[in-house]
Amino acid sequence: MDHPVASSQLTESLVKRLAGPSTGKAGLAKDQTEINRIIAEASKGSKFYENEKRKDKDLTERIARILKLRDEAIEGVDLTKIEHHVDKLIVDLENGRDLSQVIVHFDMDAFFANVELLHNPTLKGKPFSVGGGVISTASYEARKYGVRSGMPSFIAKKLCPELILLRSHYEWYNEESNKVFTILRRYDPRLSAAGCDEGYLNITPYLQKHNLNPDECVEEIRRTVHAETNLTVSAGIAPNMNKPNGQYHLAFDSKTIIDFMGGLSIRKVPGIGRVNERLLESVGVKTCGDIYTHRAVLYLMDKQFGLRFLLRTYLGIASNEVKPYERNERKSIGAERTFSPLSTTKDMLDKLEEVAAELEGDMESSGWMGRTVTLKFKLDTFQVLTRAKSLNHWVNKKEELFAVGKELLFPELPISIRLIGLRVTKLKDLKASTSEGIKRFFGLAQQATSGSKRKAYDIDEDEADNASVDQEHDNDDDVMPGFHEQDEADIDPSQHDVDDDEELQIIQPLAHTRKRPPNSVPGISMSHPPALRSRSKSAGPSRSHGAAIAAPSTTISTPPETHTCPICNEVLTTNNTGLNAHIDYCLSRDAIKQAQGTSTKANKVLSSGDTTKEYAMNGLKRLKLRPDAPVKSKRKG
DNA sequence: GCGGATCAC
DNA sequence: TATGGTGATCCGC
Repeated sequence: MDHPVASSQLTESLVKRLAGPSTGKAGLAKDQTEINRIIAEASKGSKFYENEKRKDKDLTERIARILKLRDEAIEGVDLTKIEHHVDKLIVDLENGRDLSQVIVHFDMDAFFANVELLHNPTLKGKPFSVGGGVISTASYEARKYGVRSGMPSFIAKKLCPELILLRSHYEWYNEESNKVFTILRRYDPRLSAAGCDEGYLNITPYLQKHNLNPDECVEEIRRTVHAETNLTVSAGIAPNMNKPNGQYHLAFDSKTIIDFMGGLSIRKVPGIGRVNERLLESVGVKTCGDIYTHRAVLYLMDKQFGLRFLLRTYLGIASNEVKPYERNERKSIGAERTFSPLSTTKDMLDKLEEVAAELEGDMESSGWMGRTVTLKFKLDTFQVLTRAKSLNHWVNKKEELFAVGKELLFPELPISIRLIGLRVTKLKDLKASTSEGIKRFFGLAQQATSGSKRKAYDIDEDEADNASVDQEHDNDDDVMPGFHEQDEADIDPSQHDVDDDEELQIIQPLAHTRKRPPNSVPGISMSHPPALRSRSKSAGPSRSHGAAIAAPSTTISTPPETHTCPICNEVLTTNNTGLNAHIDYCLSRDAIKQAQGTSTKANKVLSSGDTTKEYAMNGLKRLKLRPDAPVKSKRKG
């Protein structure tokens, strides 16, 4: 059935991709279907759109391969037995849950837009957006029309003719961002920034010192930020969300967290983007609760879907580690630029040289050199390609970067491109091993010496990731394809004041942490917290993530050993052995009930651990599965 | 090590 | 009137 696709027959996923849900909520000035229609109309026929269609088709084929693989995998297999085994894994993970740390995720509301408001109050109440050709942030009024971050301005204008398009003022955002982070550091000097308007705080020590509970503290933080900057911030404590004005609290217990997670769309989990959402959906997993339901299949397809990551997501367990970004974590540094399609060698070289000059400036000012240079270019068809070369020495000079770039570009020639960029990896830190390194060395030595620094972690497992979500607004996010910026939350003016938005999230605390977390926190993007890249670099508001928390155990150290049975949810005060005994009992009881026809979720026992790996960065394993069907379409020009 | 992909912000 | 930029990770070669 490979009939020409009627132009009107856009797949659901594609439409979603182009517009983003935000299902018709009351209060929207425009109906979502109307919004989708306008966007589809404006996109149709463009190269960008055609490229999206191509990708969508590839994904559909990939899904077909996955389903085939699944069918082969489950054939003749006793899924019940597998479920038992997985349940055992779940118990192990549950035992590792750490509810001792109170971690808060904060996110500035419509950051760029609100900073613009500070500079121009007359914009209040009007639909406006910040950004150039592509919108970084839209005011709440603009969002009512379907305007979203990541959306090209010309489409936004169609959705909202009165839209006021503002240019970005990064200096202003940087300044405000610094103010906010400075305030937040009073509550956790080691906070972890995730961009210029978002981050995580471990307020456990602060709470103890000031004898506050999480809600009081978060309220104080939000109040202080607003008082000192006139900007509003949303925060999530554990599974917290803010309803009317801020805080809603989710109890710090396993059952509550699991129940909460259960209703969340997996798309809300960091690391699960549009592609993984579709892949998981193809095997029946739409919500975090579905992970449990389909655990046997997910187990069999661990290679495609990282079972362990998903189980932790189901349980609502994530990393508990909150620490500042460290210089030595940097892996690459690069620069790229988009322009109207160019095809003459001279034009392209001019752009390449510009990019090389910019990169040299950045490398020099930040003190890095690297041994591998990667050229990136995007064809006028929007297809992105890269070509790399490793050298015997470290480079950071424009001339050399340019030379290597040329060398990589020439063989590709004749091409027509709309973007060109250079990235350097295999870095050498020019500022390391000097005073800074010495300091760090002594710092670590001191820590090690003071041994008891706080036992903090339990066993040492591996990994650390997190999952989080937003709740309440079902889907509001998603914008245009490639850009995802994120609207922090959907606004539903009919419900609350636009001022404090909603948002909420969770983060799952987890017990063991590893020394070096693969990347626990979503993305510690830019270097230091706030720092926006000076120029027209990027940034934009966020996606919701979670932060959250942990049990407020009064005693900071090791909380009494209480565990919640993953089967019956009963809270037990016992050690692992006792817990396992209880679970065995529980499982057998469950089996009986099941035999009697009682529907139950959990099943039985398990045996040992598993060797699932996880996606270091975001969690999900690559759901690849490519028998190899290279982009059939034109292979690079 | 390289190139393609996915993801976050 | 034509859809961003920076950085990271993972997979399969």
